[in-house]
Amino acid sequence: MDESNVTLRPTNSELSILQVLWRMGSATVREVFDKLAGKRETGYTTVLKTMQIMHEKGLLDREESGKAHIYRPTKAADNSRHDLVGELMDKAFGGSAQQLVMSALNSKPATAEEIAAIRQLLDEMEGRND
Amino acid sequence: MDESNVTLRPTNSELSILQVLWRMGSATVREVFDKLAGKRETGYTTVLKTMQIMHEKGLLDREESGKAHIYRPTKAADNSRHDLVGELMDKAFGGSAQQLVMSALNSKPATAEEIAAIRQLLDEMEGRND
DNA sequence: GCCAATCTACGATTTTTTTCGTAATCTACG
DNA sequence: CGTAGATTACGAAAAAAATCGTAGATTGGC
Repeated sequence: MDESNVTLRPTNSELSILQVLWRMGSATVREVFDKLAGKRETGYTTVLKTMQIMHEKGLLDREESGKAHIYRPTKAADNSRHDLVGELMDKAFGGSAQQLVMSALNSKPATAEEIAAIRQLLDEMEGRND
Repeated sequence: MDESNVTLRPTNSELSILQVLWRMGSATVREVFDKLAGKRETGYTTVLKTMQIMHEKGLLDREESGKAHIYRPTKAADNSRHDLVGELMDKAFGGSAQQLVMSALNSKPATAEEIAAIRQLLDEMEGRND
């Protein structure tokens, strides 16, 4: 089911790898593995294999210069996140941005600065009025 | 891995079933199947089996009164959604509620009313100041 | 140039999720 | 009652995701 997967949603372990790469920009398998070591508990070749698959899928670019290949996300973090949020919105919130946002804010209260930033975004949205 | 799964995250097909039950409150397999028929393309016994598993997992309660069992979600929609948002926040947004919220609002612009509701929530959060 | 250390490639296995066929059970109605 | 129609139970298979072992390649230092 779901043959035409445009977005090609990252699986969970792919997501944990992406998260590292989003932070670092680019990295070798070894580097990702080290960063991940604290969070997950998985073998080196597992991370390697997963990153190879992600490369095949088009989730990661890689540079085969030196001994160790250097990987980097194909899509900007923002784009992937955008897709993921959209998916969750559909799957769990019946497509309601409001519900999702309110649940998010309840899930982890934002700081005063964050609230200010969100307010500003809301202002802009109303300004655009689309 | 991940033996002690407190929350027992619903899988994707479980989520599609939950979504129906959240809307209807409670329903038989047949009813869920019918509602789902439009969205997904899956056999009756598949839905049945999945709902049985969800019951075993403790995601659904069931009432075995009449011929057809009546299922209902164990946890309120809000709670499940709360968990899912929290999970996405961790997995994809490095734990930042702000980032998630902003991405959500970009993903699908809210209406004026929705924006107002969100503003009000922000006000309350600042009022509480926690 | 050679070797130890490190890396990639590859295949295979395990685990999880999704799917469905078949048989047994139940119920309402005639 | 008896049975057609619908439901549940159960097992198993297919598909997807995650894991890892082993073999072969590469490289930097000696």
